[in-house]
Parts: sequence; structure tokens; C-alpha cells
Amino acid sequence: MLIRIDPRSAEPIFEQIVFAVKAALARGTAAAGQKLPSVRELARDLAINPNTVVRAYEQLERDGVVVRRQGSGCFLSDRGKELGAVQRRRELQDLLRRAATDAFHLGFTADEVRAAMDQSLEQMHFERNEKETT
Amino acid sequence: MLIRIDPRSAEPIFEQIVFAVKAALARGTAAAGQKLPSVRELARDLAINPNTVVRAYEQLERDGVVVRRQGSGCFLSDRGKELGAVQRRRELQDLLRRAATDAFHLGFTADEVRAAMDQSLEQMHFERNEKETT
Amino acid sequence: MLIRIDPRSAEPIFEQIVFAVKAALARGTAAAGQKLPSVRELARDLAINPNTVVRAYEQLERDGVVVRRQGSGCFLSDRGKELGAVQRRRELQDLLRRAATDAFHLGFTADEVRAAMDQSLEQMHFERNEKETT
Amino acid sequence: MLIRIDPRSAEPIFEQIVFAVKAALARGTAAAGQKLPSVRELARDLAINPNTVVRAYEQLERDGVVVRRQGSGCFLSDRGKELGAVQRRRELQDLLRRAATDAFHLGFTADEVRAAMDQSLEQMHFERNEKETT
DNA sequence: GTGGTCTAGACCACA
DNA sequence: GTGGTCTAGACCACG
Repeated sequence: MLIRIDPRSAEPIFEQIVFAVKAALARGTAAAGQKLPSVRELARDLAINPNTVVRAYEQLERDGVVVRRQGSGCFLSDRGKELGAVQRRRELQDLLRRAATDAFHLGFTADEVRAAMDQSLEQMHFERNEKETT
Repeated sequence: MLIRIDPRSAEPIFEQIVFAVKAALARGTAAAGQKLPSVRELARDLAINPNTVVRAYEQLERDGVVVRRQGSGCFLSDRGKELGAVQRRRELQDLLRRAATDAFHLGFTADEVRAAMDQSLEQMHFERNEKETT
Repeated sequence: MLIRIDPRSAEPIFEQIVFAVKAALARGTAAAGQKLPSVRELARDLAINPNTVVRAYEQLERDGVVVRRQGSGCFLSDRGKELGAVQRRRELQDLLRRAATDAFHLGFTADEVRAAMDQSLEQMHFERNEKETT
Repeated sequence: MLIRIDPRSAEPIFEQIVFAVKAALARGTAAAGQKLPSVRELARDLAINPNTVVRAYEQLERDGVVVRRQGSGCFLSDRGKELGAVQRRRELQDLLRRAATDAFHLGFTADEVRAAMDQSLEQMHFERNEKETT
């Protein structure tokens, strides 16, 4: 599983890791039961402190996405896939509900939000293609 | 100008105030030149630390939305309305760009995001009507 | 709220803190909304590392027992009391179910377990009285 | 002797094995002098690391429950049965003492604990019958 | 003052 | 080798 972070982002590193793992699960890039990189390995690869990885894995375990087994490693939970399908949908709705609420508070109409979202999505699309061709 | 906050929200209180003021301006609820509540008054009303209000007003001044005049108070900037129009648009795009990015990371397609956003917008609409009738 | 730990116990310190807070809530010693000691304060009082307290508070927040507010402190959740009543019962049943299972695996009958439990409870009773008079 | 483990349990695998062997002895399922599965055999059957089995057998030897003879295998100690009777009682008391302590910390009275224990024991009884009919 | 995050490095238990 | 826990100390954001 490929995990990348942006150390300069305002988002905490451990949250970036959590999100990356959940996203891989949601996209089907990762399968249930799969072993995640060990704490030390991922810490070395990302050039961060092992404790930061531990924190991310703790959160993932809390969220039911992984199970940690002392001495053997950290594995994507069996429930992960189901969780992935359900939670993924929930997270999307949460995400958009928050965005819609904020947009309304700024005084925009639903149509204006839709138009602006279309614009954003098209930009994302380009970025995505760029990534794929790279 | 009515300013409400949610102390339990993850969003910092001072940011909630900043957003509330900008939103009032964007919606036309507040007019340029209007006086904002004094630091002490707002702090008392919201039952929060005066320093928090100060911080919000500082941020609003940095954003060009208000001017603070020593001894007289904090007023919505004349430039505020125009700034409001520009910034408001920028904030909307930022908002939606972030939402779109997160949705993509979760593996959703542009169409799925559009559909889910439509759903969110419709829910907002209902809520809005409820508020208006209240 | 009085929180005591045993540094020599096999149980991790942060878990002892978590249990102590939940127990205080369950016993009614602590009320909803009450402020817990600050991270630094409790760390100083217990002569442990602040990070260990942070960890305990994180777990308590996950469990819905407390809310942490940046800059103001850590408070017993409003839901805490209800949780306290419900969870307290659940934890008791879990506790005893595990004990009963283990006892059965050791080949004891229900009556033997009851008798041995009575014995343990009487011993506890004495200890309790000792504490109260102290 | 049938030994089963739950790899997802919080209890270390080697402890589960230790407990399973002791329990079999306590219940009379296993007789003194009986040969335990070889390290490799048990490791294969349980799909675990041989080192884990070694560790369990070491602990059992320390506890005087088994004797390991170089080249021939691991056998239930002659003293095992007597030890079983004594240790079995001690383990039960330890078990219940811990449960009673935790229950007190949760603020329950002795009578409440007794009542809840009765409930747990009855549930265990049902489960047991179900197992026997299976 | 408060909590939030991160680093560095230690020691232990488990497989 | 793996994860689990703890210490020490830093810097930041929030109230």
C-alpha cells in the first residue's frame, strides 16, 4: 500500500496517514487482511517519528479499520471492507453537507453552489489525468 | 448583527466569529459602516474569553472586513462589501475544491459527487425553510 | 476529582486513569460538565509524564466520557452521565461474564463460583471499610 | 487434547495455550503423563509461530504443570494433577477477586454483583448446554 | 493558562 | 522482527 504525506500541510501528519489508509480501502486499492507497513518501516519511509505512525495506527484501530497484533503487525480489518463501503458513503455525505452549509452561510444559492462545484470537479479531473499520465 | 457560536464544535471559536461576520456581510444582513458589538459585550453574550473576541476582530481587520478605531469600536469596512463579493467567491471555491479533493481521495467519481451534493443541497433547502418558518 | 494510580501495577498508567475517571462518573462522585485536572496539573500530581495523561484523556474522549476544548480544558461530557449509567452496567456484565467463562473453563460449577465470589466480596467489604475509616 | 485459540483476542496467544492446558487438566479432560502435541505440530495446527508454542510450554514447565524431556516431547507432570487442584483453586480466587474489585470501583454493591453474577452464570449454563447438544 | 502535535529515544512483551 | 508503553522536551494554536 502506497502512503504519501505532505509534511507542510496544515493537516496533522497522523491524520494524513489515517485518511490515506481509509482512502486506499475505499478505492479498493487495499484488500481486507492485508498487512500494513510496520511502524518502524513506515516511519523510515516517510521520514517521520515512529510515534506519529503509532498514533495513526491507533486511530485506525479505534475506527475499526485495522487490527494491531503485538509481534506480528498491523492488518486491515475484516470488517474494514464493509466499513469501507458504509463509512465511505457517510464520509462523503458529511463532507458535502458541511460544504453546502458553509456555502449557504455565505449566501449562495443551491444553483450557484452546483455551478461552482462543477467547476471544482473539472479542475480535479484535470489534476487527476495529469497524475495518471505522470 | 446576530452572532452565534457552538462551543462544542471542533472549529475554533474565534474562527466561528470571523465566519459569522463575513457571512452576515455576504448575505447582506449587515451593511458597511455598521458597528460591531464591543469586545466585552460580545464576550459576555457568548460567554467566552474576551481575548477570543479580540482575536476574531484582529483577523477580520487583517482580512479587510472591519476597521477598529481606538476608543470608538469595530466597524464593518467600507471596502467590506466589495471585498465581501470577491472573498466570498474565493471562499466558496476553496470550500468546494477541498470537498471535491477529499471526495476523489475516497474514490468517488465526479458524477457521484454531483449526485451526493444535490442531495445535500436539497436537505439544506428543507432545513432553511424550517428556519424561515420558525 | 480524586485520581490515584499504582505505578507498579501491570495495568498501564493511562488505563488506570481512564478507569478511575469512568469509575468516579459511575459512582456519582463526579458530575457532568465538571472540569478535570489539566494535563500538566495531573501529570505533576501523579508524578508522571504529561503525554501519559494526554493519552488517557484521548481515550476518554474517544469513549465519549469527556470533551477536550483547546485552551479551556477537559470536561466531563454531558452524555457522560447517561453513558455512565448504561456503560457501567455493561462493563459489570462484561466483567462477570469473562470471570464466569474462565471459571467454567477451570471446571468449576456455578455453585462453586457463587461460593467463591461470596468469599471475595466479603474480603472486598473489609478492604472497603478500611478505606472509608482512613 | 484439544487446544483452540482466538488470534484476535487481546490475550496473548501463548497465555491462551497455557490456560487451555491448565483448564483441560482441571476439568479432567487430560490425565497426568499424557503427551502434549509437539511444538511444530501444534504450531502448524494453530497456524502460529513455533516460538509462541515454545513460550507456552516454558511457562507451563515453570508452573510445574508439564515436564519437557529432550528429544521425546512435553508431558503433563505427575505433580500436575495435585498442582492442578491447588492452582485451580488459587486461579479461581484470583479471577473473582479481580472481578469483585473492578465491580466495586464501578460503584456496585456486593448484592448487585451477586445478582449480576447469577445472571452471567445462568447465561453460561445455557451456552454450555448449547455446546453439548452440538 | 489550556490542549494538539511532533520528535527522540528508551524499555518491555510478543511472535 | 513486531507492537505497547512511557519519558523528556519541544513548538504551536487557542482562550
